[in-house]
Amino acid sequence: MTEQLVFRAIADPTRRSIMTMLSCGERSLNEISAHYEMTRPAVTKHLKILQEGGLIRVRARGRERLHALQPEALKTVSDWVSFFSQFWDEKLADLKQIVEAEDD
Amino acid sequence: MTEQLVFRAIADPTRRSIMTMLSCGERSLNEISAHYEMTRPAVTKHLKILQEGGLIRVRARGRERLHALQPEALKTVSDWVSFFSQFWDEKLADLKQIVEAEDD
DNA sequence: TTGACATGAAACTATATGGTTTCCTATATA
DNA sequence: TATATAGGAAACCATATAGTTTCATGTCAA
Repeated sequence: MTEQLVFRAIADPTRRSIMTMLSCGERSLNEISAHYEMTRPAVTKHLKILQEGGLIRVRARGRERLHALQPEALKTVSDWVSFFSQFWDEKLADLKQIVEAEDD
Repeated sequence: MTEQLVFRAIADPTRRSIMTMLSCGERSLNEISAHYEMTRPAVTKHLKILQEGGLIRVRARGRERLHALQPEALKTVSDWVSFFSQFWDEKLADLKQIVEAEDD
C-alpha cells in the first residue's frame, strides 16, 4: 500500500524540513544538503524516501538533479486526518465536504 | 519537541488502525489486542507511543485500562498539512482560514 | 582534453523499532 | 480464601533507520 510510504516519509523531521524548503521552489541536492549538518549521501537517502512517498519529483539539469515538491501526495494524509477532525471540529469538516462536493 | 511525537505515533499502520478502532469508543487493552495477530505486550507498546503523542488517554476501571481517542492532537498534523495544501487546493485553504477566523 | 564539480553507489555502524517470551502484580469472584 | 483474569515489566531478538566513509561516474568549462 502506498499510503504507508507517505506516512513513513513525513515521519522524519529532516524530511519535513526538506519539504518546507522545496515549497519555495526546486533545489539541487547540493543546495538542499548545504542546509543540514549531515553528509550529502544522508540527504540523498532522505530524498529517496520522499520520492518513494510521491512527495517530490526529480529531474536532471546537466549534472544536477533538481528536486521539486509534489504536495498532492499529502492528500492521503489530509483525508486520513479529516476522518478524525470530525471529532474536534465539526465546522471544518462540514466546510470541507462542501468544497469537495463542488469539485464533482 | 512534541510535534515529532505525533508524527512518530501515526507513522505505524497498526497505530493508525488502533486510532480508527478507538473512534468508536474507548476500549480495554484486551479488546484492542483481540483484533491483532501480535501479542498483548506488542499492542501495549503501540498504545504507549500513541499516548506519548497525545493521541489517546488512558483511565483505569477496576483491573482494566480503558483507552480513549484524543483526536485534538491531530491538529498538529492538520496544521502542518494545511501549509502545503495551499499548493494543491486554494479553495480549501481559503475556507479553512475563514473557519479559523470565526473562532476568534 | 583535462580537471573540477555534482551526484551515485557500496560497505559499514549505531541506534530505534516492532516484535517475542517469561514472569510478576493487582483485582474480581466462586 | 483460592483462583482466574487484566495488565505491567524485563530481557531478549531481528530488522529498519539514519548516519558515516570511500570510491566511481558523468558533465561542464577552461
